[in-house]
Amino acid sequence: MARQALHLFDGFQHTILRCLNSNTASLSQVRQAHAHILKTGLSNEIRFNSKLLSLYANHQCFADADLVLDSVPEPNVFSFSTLIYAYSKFSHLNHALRLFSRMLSHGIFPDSYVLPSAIKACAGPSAFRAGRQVHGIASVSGLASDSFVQSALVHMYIKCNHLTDAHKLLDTMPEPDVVSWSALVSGYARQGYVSKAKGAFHEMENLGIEPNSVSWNGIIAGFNQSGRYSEAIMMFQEMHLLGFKPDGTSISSVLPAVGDLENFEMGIQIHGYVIKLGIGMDKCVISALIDMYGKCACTSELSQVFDEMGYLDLGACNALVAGLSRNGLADEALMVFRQFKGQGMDLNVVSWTSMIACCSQNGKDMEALDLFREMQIAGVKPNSVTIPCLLPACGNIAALLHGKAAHGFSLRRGMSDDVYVGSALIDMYAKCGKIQGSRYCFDGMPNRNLVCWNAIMAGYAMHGKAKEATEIFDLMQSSGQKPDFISFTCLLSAFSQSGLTEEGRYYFNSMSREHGIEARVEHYACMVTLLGRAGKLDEAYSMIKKMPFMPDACIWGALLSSCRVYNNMSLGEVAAKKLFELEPRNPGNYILLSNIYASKGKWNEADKARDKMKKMGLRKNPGYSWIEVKNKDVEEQEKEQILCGHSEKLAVAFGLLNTCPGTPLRVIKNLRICGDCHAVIKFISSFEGREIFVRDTNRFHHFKDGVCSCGDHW
DNA sequence: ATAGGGTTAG
Repeated sequence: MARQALHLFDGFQHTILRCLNSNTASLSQVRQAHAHILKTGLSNEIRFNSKLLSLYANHQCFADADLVLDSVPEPNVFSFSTLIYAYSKFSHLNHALRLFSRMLSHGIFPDSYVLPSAIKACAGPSAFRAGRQVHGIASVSGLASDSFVQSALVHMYIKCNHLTDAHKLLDTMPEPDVVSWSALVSGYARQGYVSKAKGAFHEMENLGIEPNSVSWNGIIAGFNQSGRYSEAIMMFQEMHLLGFKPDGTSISSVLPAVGDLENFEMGIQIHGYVIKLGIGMDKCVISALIDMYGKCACTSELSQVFDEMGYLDLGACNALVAGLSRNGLADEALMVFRQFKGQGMDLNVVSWTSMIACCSQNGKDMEALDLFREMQIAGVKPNSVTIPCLLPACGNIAALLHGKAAHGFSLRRGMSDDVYVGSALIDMYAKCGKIQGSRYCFDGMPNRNLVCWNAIMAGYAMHGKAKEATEIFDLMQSSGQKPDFISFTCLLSAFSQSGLTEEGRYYFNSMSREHGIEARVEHYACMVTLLGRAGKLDEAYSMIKKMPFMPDACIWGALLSSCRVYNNMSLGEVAAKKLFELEPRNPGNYILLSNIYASKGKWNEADKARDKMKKMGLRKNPGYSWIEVKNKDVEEQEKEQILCGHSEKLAVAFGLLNTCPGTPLRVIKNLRICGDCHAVIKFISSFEGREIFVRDTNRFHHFKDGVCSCGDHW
């Protein structure tokens, strides 16, 4: 009996040792082994403890690992190094550093094994001071010339964006290696210093070091980073020509460039190559393929790649959602997202963010707000990409409270200095009618890029504040930021809102003369609106005729709207004729023309235009506006019939009457303000000196004392 | 036991 027990015990011990020596031990096996070691008194032996440490660390059970370390009577550098390595491997950088300093305070000297791990823990801009300190410790310990330590230091300087220091260090290295040089190449490349990356690449070659695939991939990534997609593809081809076999990384580095250039032919070729190379199961390659097909608008290939995958990978799922969303398939994207969630997938911040972006870009604003809440309930923390994806949804439906909540969130989480967050906040406040809020955000930004400047100008344009928009434009240039074509679109539309014809003309001409920016169709559309609103309809028309390209529906639409404001029948007919060809299914065009006729008392022609619309099946019961009908020489009863079907927007307008009279501001989402609404709201604003803001898609009407800022006469 | 590269959200 005793012999049997002993035999069993021996067997058990054997298992324990085997478990300790394998790296695949499950967590419960490790815990059993741990219990056994404690029971048998082996826990004082450093080799068992170290093994336990590394097993717990590899399972990321750091609390257990810490306990083991605490129980070691005389920990050596090996005990610490195991845990420090694991902490930096799993990105618990602060813990790794804390442990390193604890080791030093135990009087344990670092060796060339623990230093690289400690240095790796400093590989991030925020830990650069600590990195310098560890570098100092390495020098004091006489280990600064160790090749592993030097490689780690090079890597640390690169990750801290101190590329020059890294380069200097590499130049002094007695045994430079391909790994460190490749790291420098891709370090330069990721920062967009493509020529420096190429320089380092050649320097490496001159040192007699053969570049490997990592070096090549670094260069490709660099071109992508700086938006130089064709060059990225050229490097890929050159690599191929020189006999380097591209690996999964090369493929996933080059595919985004192929997608951004929408080069479908090349995408197909690379897909074939992937299959030939036998790397079609690499999850990054699959994600990159899905993304590429999505960018090339090949939705069937996209789903095919996903379906053939045979297993669920989060990156691929996210790429699928993004691909569907990019191609306007918002409902499908939502469906697969819900499916993934139902299947218990561990959706990450990218998954949620891309779904929110999909909703806010496809008119599902309420859904976007719901998803934001849902993601937080699911325990996923929104980041500085999530906020700029969410904010447009708040702006679209003028959900100021939600927008403010997101603003507060970004302040608390320290992401308000991000240029994307800032630009999105500026846009959100402007769309919610709070242009002062936009300006407040703008003024508080520590760094601004072109998008920020354009966002605040677009805000002022939306609010018809041309003076402020011009001030920003001047400020922008004196701060050294060059305007682009969007800056001019914002500026010109601000002038057209304010009727500043001369200023508009001046800036339109200065665009190509002083800034080297050729006028695009949207600039001409702004000019046509500008001239049209000012009543200079013939000039607007001659501008259209002088345009260096075919005028599109926006141009003719701008002219027709102006013709309606001034009831210019002959030009209105010209514009309408073009529009009926360009966009036959836009009911607004028929109504505008019909109203021009009605204003001239030509009720026959007016009815004809409306019949044409009805025949297209566009509106069942289009009524006339009260502005026209009130002057028609018919019985009151018939007037009522003519007006029938034109009540929806009026109801909204009259709804304003039911709001509390003290309320100074109302914002109605995306209401196309027709003449009747305009007249009614103007009338309401004359009571009690009320101020009313209404957003008409992308411009505001500011009503006060019976006058509207837009100057239209209704 | 120590060192490098890729995909997906603005």
